[in-house]
Amino acid sequence: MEAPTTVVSTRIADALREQILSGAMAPGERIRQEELAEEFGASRIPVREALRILVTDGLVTMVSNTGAWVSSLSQAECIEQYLIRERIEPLLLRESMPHLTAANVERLSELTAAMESSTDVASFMKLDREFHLLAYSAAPNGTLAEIIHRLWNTTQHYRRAYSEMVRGTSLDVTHLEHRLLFDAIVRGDAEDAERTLTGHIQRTRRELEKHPEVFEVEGT
Amino acid sequence: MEAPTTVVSTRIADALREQILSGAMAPGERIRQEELAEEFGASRIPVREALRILVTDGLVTMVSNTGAWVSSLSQAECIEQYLIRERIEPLLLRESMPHLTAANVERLSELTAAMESSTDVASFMKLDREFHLLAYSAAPNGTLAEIIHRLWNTTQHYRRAYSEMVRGTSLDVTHLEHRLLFDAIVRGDAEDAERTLTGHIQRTRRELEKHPEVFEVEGT
DNA sequence: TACCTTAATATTGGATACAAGAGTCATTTG
DNA sequence: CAAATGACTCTTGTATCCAATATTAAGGTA
Repeated sequence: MEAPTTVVSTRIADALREQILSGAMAPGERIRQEELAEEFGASRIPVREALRILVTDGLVTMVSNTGAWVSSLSQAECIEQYLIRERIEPLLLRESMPHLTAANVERLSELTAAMESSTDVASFMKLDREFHLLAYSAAPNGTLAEIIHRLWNTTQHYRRAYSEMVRGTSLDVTHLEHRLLFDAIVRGDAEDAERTLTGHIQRTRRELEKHPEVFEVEGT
Repeated sequence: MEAPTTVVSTRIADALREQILSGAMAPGERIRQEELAEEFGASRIPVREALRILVTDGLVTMVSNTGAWVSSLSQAECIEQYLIRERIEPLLLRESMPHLTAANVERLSELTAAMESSTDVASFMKLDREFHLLAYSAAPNGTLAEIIHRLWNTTQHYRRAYSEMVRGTSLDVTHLEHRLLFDAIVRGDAEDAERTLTGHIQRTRRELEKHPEVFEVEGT
């Protein structure tokens, strides 16, 4: 689906990004350049460039002369990022709504249904992510979209950890919020959509605040 | 004053950042790796790393197999960034205020005075930037601070272009807003500070909206 | 034993050299 | 004359090699 970039560093960055987002690489994990180089059959140069790309994405942290790690967040940092999202994500949604196509809305509808019947954490997360990002995708706001994508990326691991922790618990409230959000989008009611989304992010943040265990284990 | 990093790529990035922020390099300007390498007496490797660092800062745009340019914004993009700032900068200020030291406040006071008596654009911009960023600097919010610093950086050139365009025009309103902001900070009135800052950014945005000329000339 | 010093090792940073892709411009062809 | 083709040039991308820094382990000293 994606253009098979001829540029090795980009390919490595894409692969690594996927590994981090999927959970195959955990926050705090050390990344050794030579290991990666060997894994991808390349030299360390494109690996280093790939790492820099992922720094831009907020997924990797580099320290001079020391090394690179998969970025990790403390509970406070993660909460902080949710607070930021509360303030700006509704703005992006508002800007996106008028430009959503019928096909977009149809897909959003499918996604809400699919989320409700999804059973495992991995697929729920995939659907949830697609639902939200698709809802924002029609916005002409490039910078805002980038910032929000970054925030989704950096917090992804902790969303997953939380989801796995409360697995089995009912997601009724979440599903309801998604329904309400979807309805507001269909009606083109920006006010309501903004308010609902703010509440949705807020509630999720409060859930995370109740579960410091999610953030244990890892260093910086 | 700064630790004289032994890492060349960082030094190059710092120097380039300074050049871009000071206006010595204009948005849209092409950056050739070899030129820079020669200029800094280094090879292209650290230059490339420096460019990636500046991509993270939002100051440089790179395209595979094509090259790098000093990032430039259209009027719409710049306005967009101001809208983002309106939503999140007050948040950072609120988080910072309780942690500001007496020395910080003293410095803020000096800066408001200095701004009022500054004559040239360059020094006003320096003071204005220090005033704002210092006011936010005590916040424990790393991510938010980073985002806002990026936004200040990417919009800096256009602030300067605007300032130079309206040079001679009275800055009374701006100075008043700074005074009001400073007062709110001294009183520890977060509500008022947030409101005042929001208004300040908003008003600046509207000024930019009135002056599309500021954004002419450059491509992408 | 605890702590500091010092040497060995592992890992990152950078220079040189080469390969590959994109862009340019003259030439050819309809 | 316009458009397409091709070679040439410029610039970026990568591999290999070497240098510098950080980390670890070992040994010695209080």
